[in-house]
Amino acid sequence: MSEASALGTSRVRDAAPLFAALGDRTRFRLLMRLSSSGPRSITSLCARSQVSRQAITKHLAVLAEAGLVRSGRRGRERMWELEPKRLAEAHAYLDRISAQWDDALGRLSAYIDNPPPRR
Amino acid sequence: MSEASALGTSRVRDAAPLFAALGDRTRFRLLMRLSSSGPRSITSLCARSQVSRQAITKHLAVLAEAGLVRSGRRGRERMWELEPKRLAEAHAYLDRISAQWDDALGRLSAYIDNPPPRR
DNA sequence: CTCATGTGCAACCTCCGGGTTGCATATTGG
DNA sequence: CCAATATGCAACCCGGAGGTTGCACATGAG
Repeated sequence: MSEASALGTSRVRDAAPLFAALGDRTRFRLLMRLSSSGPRSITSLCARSQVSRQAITKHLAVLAEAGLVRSGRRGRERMWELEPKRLAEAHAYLDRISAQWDDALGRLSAYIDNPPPRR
Repeated sequence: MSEASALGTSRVRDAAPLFAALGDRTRFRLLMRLSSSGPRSITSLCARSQVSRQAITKHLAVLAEAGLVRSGRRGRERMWELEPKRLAEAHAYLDRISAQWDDALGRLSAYIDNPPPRR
């Protein structure tokens, strides 16, 4: 059974915060940098960033809260890395919506462009 | 060529607003209701909702702005329906990140749990 | 040991997102 | 035609998100 089908309706509560974490420009760029360059420290991530280090720190905290990244200490540095599982869950949420919609369309078939007569 | 690979790096700008639209509890529930029941009118969507009709209207506007839904007039009603293409794009963004991460890990292999000696 | 580097913490500011209320406007059933 | 239904629009409120600055604290290089 895929992870997608393992997402119960009750877990929909978790979806919004997850996507909200993805829904910020700065955070999304952080994820992109992290995913393309592998684990990095905060200062390393700040390198060419427009915002301050504290801002980056806060965003990383948000991403961590959403389960999208995790961190570990290495000496005086803190290394951050992606958490692919959570991404997969986001994936599953989208799949669920798509599937439901396809199902609904199967029952109703094009509506706006081809309105059925009102009863 | 899949839609995923058609997403250029420049389009990353569009990703954040898209996920931001998904990242609100009320909006996400709206999408769920829409996707599972097919096209509906605003008042229909307000039925068992906790928030006011205007709130719903605003949320639908946000979703429309993000390209996730579209609407059409039918008499005095306005019917709203899902826009699966945009969902697929969100999908693609997530895929891109996952793929990049896998690639990066392929180069570096587990870091935090198995730190390489510092140079 | 000592200093430079890498983070953590906290206070503070501003702006906008999510909600509400009130009123105006269009359509349609009869 | 007329009232009830379905939306649209605008003003207003409030709390929290995103950002900054300033300072404290830990740790590794030399």
